[in-house]
Amino acid sequence: MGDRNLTSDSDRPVRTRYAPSPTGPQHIGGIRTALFAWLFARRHGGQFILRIEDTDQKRTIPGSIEMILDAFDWLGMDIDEGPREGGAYGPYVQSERLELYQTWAKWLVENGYAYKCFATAEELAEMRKQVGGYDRRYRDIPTAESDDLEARGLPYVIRFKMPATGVTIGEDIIRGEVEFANDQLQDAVLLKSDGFPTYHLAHIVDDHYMRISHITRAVEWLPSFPLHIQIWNALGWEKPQFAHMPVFLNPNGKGKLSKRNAQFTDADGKSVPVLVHEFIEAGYLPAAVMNFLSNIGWNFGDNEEIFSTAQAIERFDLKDVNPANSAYPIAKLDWLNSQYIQRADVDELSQLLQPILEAAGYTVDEARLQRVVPLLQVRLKSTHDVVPMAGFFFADWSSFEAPPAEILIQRKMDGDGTAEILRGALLVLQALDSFKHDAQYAAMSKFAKAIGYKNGQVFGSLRAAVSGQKVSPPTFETMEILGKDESLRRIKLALQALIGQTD
RNA sequence: GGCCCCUUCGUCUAGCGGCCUAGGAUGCCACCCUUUCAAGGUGGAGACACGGGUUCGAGUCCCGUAGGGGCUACCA
Repeated sequence: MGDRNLTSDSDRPVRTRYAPSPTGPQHIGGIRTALFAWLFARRHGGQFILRIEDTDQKRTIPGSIEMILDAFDWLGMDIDEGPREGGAYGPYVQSERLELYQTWAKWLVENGYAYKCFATAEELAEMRKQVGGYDRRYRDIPTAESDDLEARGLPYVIRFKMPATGVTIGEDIIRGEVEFANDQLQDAVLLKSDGFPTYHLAHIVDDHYMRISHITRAVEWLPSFPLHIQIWNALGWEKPQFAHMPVFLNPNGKGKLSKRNAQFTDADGKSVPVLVHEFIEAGYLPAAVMNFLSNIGWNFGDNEEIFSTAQAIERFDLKDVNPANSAYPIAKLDWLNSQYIQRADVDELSQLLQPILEAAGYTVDEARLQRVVPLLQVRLKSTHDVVPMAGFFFADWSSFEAPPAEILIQRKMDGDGTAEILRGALLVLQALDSFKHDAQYAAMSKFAKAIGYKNGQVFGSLRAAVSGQKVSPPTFETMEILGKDESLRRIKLALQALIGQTD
């Protein structure tokens, strides 16, 4: 029986799916589960399907499908069949398939695998209190009685007749055989009194009709795995293979990561992104997020931490997924993101940064941005860091004001010394034929040595004078981009401000 | 409570009985480099939850305990 675990030798074409409920913004946990299904489909040249499970009308939130699609688009996970893409096995929204579920629910009743249950909500609540669950009181009533109750217009649900004895063994790709005692399970509701199916019925009907070869879903579905197996058996359909995915826990390892975590901050006071739009807003690159997500619960191997989605596709396999849940290692994403920014193409990064600068109120000269970006690449953790680091390049230069003395004057320096440096720098830089940063560096190093200051002291005052900031891209590169006239003008401004304050 | 799953450095992980004196990454610390901030380089501290077995040999297999997670809805 060793071949029961094989995931790639099945003769069925690989078709995986992500089947979220449209209940609002996309949670990163669901996306990770989807990612593994997607990687597996791509690895095997199969199809990845998006199906919307909107059988709970109360929880459905309008606009959710757009949010789901936006998340997939942003991450670059292409969908082969779905509500937007269409496909041969649609519709891909469950509320549009009600008749199908009703047909099969009826079939199960007629064939003795399910029955109508007329218990009221009050009765159910009482039973839960008394015996801990539904007592199967309608399971074996005569058909005539059931028909009579229905004829009298009493609302009912259809429940599955779970075998009362024996065990059900499920084969999970990630953890092998899992055995359940049948008497532990209740007669689950298959069709609700409003005519909508529950997940238990709907997903099986759909996965069958949509030819899904591998069902991937979060571990919280494992307890109902035996129920699903029994339903598949009752229906007599060929079962797909199953993989129950580990989930993310809170960064501290306590409790499952939930949407609510978005409201909280980690130990460093940084808010923890949990919803896909929060990753976008926080300035993470989609490639970094994909790398991050695929490196939890699975790994590329070769001690390689940084790899592309294409590389992951070449190696991914469901059976290599780690069965253990994991704390959400969000700190690693900051590092990965900075690595991706460092390696990014200047044009691409410029296009990403431009709207951020513009949103911050700057007018961006694209040519200038192209020159600034290389200076930024090793300095940005998030694309949003561009604003405090380099916004000054795109501000209105004519209204530039010299920074206050406390920024101009470096450690272990005083106003007079700083003024001396700025005066000297003015003369030295003015005399330069080339305003290239290396020429500036050479001249200013020589000057610093001549007047007996350290490079840091001299360059620091200049940095403050021309950028207005304590922290900035390298000073001489900055001046080169600002140009000689503007740089000298700013140094004069700083000098005036300093003298005005220190005299 | 019952049932199911999980358990290697703080965290993400490698390890599929001897290659492990347990490897990598991140985070942290130190040093180097250095015009700020970073980046980069070098080094350091840091783990097989516990107890029994099985075996010549166990991080790797089995059982138990503990801890963690989940399910126990006419939600998914």
